[in-house]
Amino acid sequence: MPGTPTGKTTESAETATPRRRQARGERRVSQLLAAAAGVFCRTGYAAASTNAIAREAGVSPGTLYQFFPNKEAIAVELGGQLLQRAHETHGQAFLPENLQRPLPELLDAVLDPLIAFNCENPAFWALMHGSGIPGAVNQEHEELHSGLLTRVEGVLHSFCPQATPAELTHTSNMVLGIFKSSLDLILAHEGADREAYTAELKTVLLRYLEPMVTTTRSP
Amino acid sequence: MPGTPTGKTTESAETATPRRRQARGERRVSQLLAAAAGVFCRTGYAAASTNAIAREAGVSPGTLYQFFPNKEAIAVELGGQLLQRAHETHGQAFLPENLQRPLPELLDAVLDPLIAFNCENPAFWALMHGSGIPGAVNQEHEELHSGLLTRVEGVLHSFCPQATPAELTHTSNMVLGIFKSSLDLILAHEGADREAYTAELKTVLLRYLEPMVTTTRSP
Amino acid sequence: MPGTPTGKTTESAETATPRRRQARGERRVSQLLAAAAGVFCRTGYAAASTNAIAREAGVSPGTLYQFFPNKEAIAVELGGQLLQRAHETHGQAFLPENLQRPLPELLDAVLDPLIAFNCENPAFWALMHGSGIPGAVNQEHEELHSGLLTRVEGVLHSFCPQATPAELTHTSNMVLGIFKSSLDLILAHEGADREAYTAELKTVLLRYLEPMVTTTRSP
Amino acid sequence: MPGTPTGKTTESAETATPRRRQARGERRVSQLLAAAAGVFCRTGYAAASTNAIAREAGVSPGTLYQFFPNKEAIAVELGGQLLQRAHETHGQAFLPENLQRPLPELLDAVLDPLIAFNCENPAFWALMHGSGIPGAVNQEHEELHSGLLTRVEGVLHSFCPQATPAELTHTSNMVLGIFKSSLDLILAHEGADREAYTAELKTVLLRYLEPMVTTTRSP
DNA sequence: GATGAATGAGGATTCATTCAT
DNA sequence: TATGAATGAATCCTCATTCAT
Repeated sequence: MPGTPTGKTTESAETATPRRRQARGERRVSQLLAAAAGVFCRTGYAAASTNAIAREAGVSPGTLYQFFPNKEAIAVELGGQLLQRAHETHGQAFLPENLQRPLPELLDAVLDPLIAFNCENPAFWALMHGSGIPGAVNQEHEELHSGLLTRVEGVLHSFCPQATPAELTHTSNMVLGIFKSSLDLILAHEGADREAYTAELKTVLLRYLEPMVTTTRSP
Repeated sequence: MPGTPTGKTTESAETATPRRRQARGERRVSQLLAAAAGVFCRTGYAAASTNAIAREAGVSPGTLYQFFPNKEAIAVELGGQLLQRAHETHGQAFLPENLQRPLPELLDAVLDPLIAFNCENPAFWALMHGSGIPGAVNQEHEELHSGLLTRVEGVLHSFCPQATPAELTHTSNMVLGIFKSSLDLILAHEGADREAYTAELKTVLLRYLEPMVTTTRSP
Repeated sequence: MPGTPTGKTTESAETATPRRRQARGERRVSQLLAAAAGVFCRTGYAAASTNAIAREAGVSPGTLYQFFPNKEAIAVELGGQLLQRAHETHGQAFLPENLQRPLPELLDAVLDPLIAFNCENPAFWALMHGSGIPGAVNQEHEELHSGLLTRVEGVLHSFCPQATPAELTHTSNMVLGIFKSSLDLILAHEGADREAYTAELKTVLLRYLEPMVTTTRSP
Repeated sequence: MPGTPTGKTTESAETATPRRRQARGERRVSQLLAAAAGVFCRTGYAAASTNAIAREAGVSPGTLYQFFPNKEAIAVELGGQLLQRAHETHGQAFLPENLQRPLPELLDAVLDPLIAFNCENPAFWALMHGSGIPGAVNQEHEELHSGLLTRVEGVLHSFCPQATPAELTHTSNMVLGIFKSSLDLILAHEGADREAYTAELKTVLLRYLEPMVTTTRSP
């Protein structure tokens, strides 16, 4: 096949430069998302200004809008990336073998990576808090929340197969709420205090869930 | 009562007008706080504009600033008044006789009025959420929070006299966090769901606190 | 009536200041409208910026928005005021006695004040041109246009009672179109040229309308 | 034709690529102009963004600026091409034999193709409206306008050889203005209404011009 | 006290245009 | 040539706060 190499050469001439441009674009997107993460952490989503994000990223406002149509799109994309990174990094927490373990171990297996991830990616947390308006959650927050909720419901269902859907929803919401408020405390402290709040979180969940679970899973 | 008219007459020339002014001032403050409560509920603290509050109160922005130096002061005052009203309405929940009762009853005695109060005064709730900025709690939120925290610590201390201050703080923060996130769910639902979440909250707290408590208060 | 003066005094204490404030507000509105008229004339409605209007009025952007909710409202108000001023100044052009006169005199009686008004208030003209987008006329332009159209239809109807509504509409639209395009020429020139275009306009309309009219009004 | 291949071969080594480049360039220009026509029609000239034109053409903004120095140049070129196409398609309307015909026939001969052209090429119309700024016509509008004006003056001159240049200019401007405003109405309607406005336009022009003309041309 | 006009920096977003690749 | 990222001033509009009356 003598023609193939030539074709390859031709293509390279046309795609080498675009590829580098694309790379630059992706770098910018990462830059902007990182900047957004920082700003969201410091000020929360609602108070974060696109100009501030652009400034933090070292670019002009116009550049930001070349990659994101508006402020919410930044949050959505950032939330999505963080979620995906969470899955990749700590997705094994929800693997079936974990679900077979006794509750205390499962809590460790699930919560420790989740907490670690949030400590390393505090922007994730900032996004989950949303606008502060009680009723009106914005879209990305809603997506994040319902995504987590679904996962929790899944785990709970495997633990309490006899629970009604309504019960599952109630319990999942409670668990998620407890987790979120504890995470507030965990992220707001360091060192021993952080450890202590982590332990308390596990205690709360263990004592809350154990009665629902043990009867169901005596091997 | 012969003194009363005289006293009134005597002071009227010099203080009647000031007194009326003061009365009018207090009415204005109440007006403004009520308006602020409404606006905070509808839009959250961060998105509430002072102009909107003034408009809702039927006064001009300048008048608002005659009674409050800035937006946060409104929130602080409103939070304080709501807290005080909570004390007056449901303060007996923390009376000594309640503290002697077994934990389940105490949870009922404490939580039911608290929940009822929040259902009736959703502004209280809006204020507790603060600006949505995770770390940077603003003053009014902080005051409200630490006020509640102190009370919870007090109750816990009477239950677990042997707990260290650090343990008390940790547990109180957890309890408060659990309460707040549950209240989110409670306020976001109605009817049976609201009841269910209320029950869940009590369950969580009961199971969390019982092991710390019962051993201590056997007599 | 001894009480009346007192009452008057009391009232004056409360309303003298507000009255002056209100006067200031109205002055600002006039100022802003005048500024808007200038800017609209120079740049057209679409390209006129609210900041430019505020600057021309010597106030800050915020002040502008204290009196007008948005850019279009300025145009609507300005258009309305100009229209009203036109009615007051030259409204007698449409009086019945005018409608009885022969067509050439009627054209003079109607067009001369109309043209004079537009020469003195070129902003009126700028507003009528709208956004430049063929189909999408904006509201105020539409209102102005249909207002004028109705008047023209009225006059035409008194001249050609036998014309069908469709004919009236067509003719009125033509007349209005001819008037508008001629006014462009009139306003774009001065002195003798302006006179010439005014004469041409009358010629065009006279020759266009005469055949429709004379047969109907011989007595 | 033996020479043709030879010529082609000879020049191919040195000029084939440039020629192809040029051809590609012209294709690009056409692409861009077509896109501009579409955008101008939909949004008007002022509101048309160069980015939108580039996007519609399927190229990048940079490419657009490789062929046109700025937005106005696009309009100028588009107007020119449309004008030329108008000439090519309907240029025979201005041929000498038409000019000899009586006015009614001449109006038909001139206006019908002109109207048809504008119905088929609404971009032409969008361009003629310019920016909406009364006085400040921009270059392209001015060029289009003066081009048309010259033609109208030519025709009028052949009809009224005795008219002074000033008279010619005045009348031509009036005719053009009437034509433009009528075209607005024609393009804004369809079916019977469109026909009606077309007829009205001819009526207006006929009655306006006839008195100037008939005396001059009795063969 | 009360008013409401006034401020002006800052919010999100757009867009004609340029530049490095 | 072609790309698309980059710019930055300009857009409309908001809002906490102040000031003259």
